[in-house]
Amino acid sequence: MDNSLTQRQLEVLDAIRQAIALTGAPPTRSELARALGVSSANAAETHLRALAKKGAITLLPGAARGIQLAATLTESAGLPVIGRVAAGQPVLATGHIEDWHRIDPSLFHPPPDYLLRVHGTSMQDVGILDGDLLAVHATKVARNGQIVVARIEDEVTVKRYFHSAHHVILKAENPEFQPLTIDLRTQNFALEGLGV
Amino acid sequence: MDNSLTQRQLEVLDAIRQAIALTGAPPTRSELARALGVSSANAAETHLRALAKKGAITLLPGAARGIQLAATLTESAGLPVIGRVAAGQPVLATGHIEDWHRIDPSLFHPPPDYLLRVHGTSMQDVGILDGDLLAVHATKVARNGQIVVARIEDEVTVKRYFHSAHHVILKAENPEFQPLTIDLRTQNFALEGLGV
DNA sequence: TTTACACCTGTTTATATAGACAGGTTCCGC
DNA sequence: GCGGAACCTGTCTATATAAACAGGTGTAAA
Repeated sequence: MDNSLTQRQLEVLDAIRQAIALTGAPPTRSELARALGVSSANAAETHLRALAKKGAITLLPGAARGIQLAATLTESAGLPVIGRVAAGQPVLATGHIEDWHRIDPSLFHPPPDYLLRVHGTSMQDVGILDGDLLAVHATKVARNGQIVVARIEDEVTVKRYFHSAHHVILKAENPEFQPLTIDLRTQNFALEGLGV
Repeated sequence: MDNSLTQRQLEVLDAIRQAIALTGAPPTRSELARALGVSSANAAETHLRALAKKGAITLLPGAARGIQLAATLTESAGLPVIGRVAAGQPVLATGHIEDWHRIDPSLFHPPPDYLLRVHGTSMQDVGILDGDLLAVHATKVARNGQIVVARIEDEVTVKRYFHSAHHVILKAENPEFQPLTIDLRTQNFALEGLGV
């Protein structure tokens, strides 16, 4: 299928984006027509069908304002901000969600799954200060030297990660903090994610 | 006014956010009721009125899906990405907009107005590489040492800014580039914005 | 007890809106 | 000149939806 859009169709797409940015919701046919400077809502309807046919948008039949921008343009839905994590609970339990931030995941690699509010100054030498938000990619594996979100017993911390056969060493990025050594045979340790 | 929300009202807010993240549009009363697990759309309506009264949302009367989250929760509308700027045209001319990215403006200070795609390696020593996006706060004033987006004659560049009585010096952050000296009396110079 | 409030189930009505049809203009390639 | 594509003006109708009304339950404070 030929996905190239005409000049006018690009203007239509832009008008839809502007409407979403302005009101928080996609426009109706008449709103869109007004934004485009035409007097008939049907002109907008025709444009929408053309755009849907080319895959630039998706139309939800029978729903008011049922216009969705194609995935590549809109996927930056938003990430939850996690505050303090209570002991013994999974990080992503809904109760911990403090807020939502719209971040473009493509700015990071690998893509983050949530934002963790960091408490304490143990990582300040790599620019992670008390109260900062750290973008975290949820994973159970990490390589030596990476910055990880780890759970020791019931506590969640952010540190630089090193492992050997039966031990894990977590180093802070602040000379005031001692490296932490965990014996995997006696202590409960789990990786929650990777700082990105 | 007392703006504290009840537990149930927080759930309602969250359901609205989820609906927006999922479909791109705020929910209707019935959709919201279904999401909340209640059978009457009027229950949703009552919640919306209560939330609107407390300032958490704004209701647009007579508009389908006319629910807007309060400014503090939603203002991250999105910023245009500016590509190459053609000679003699303002930076924000619509023709230059390559894309849109949803960035939370509160991550930067001062708040950025647009994202500029940087070409060339002249600022690589401060982490601005070829093809990177630079968040720009549109302004006409800058202090010595700040990173600015400047226009010399008809060309737009990113450099570190120093000025004296009649001259402006633009320094690159790469030893391979020479500082640029502009005589304000003979050359056309304008500040476009500040890198943030 | 009374009052207020948060929360719910229903029903009804006016209107906002999607979606379809008929027809017109301009431009471009054949 | 012909056909088609992109674009527009109108009008009509079924339905999705906002918005209001009547009434119920439980809880907490006065």
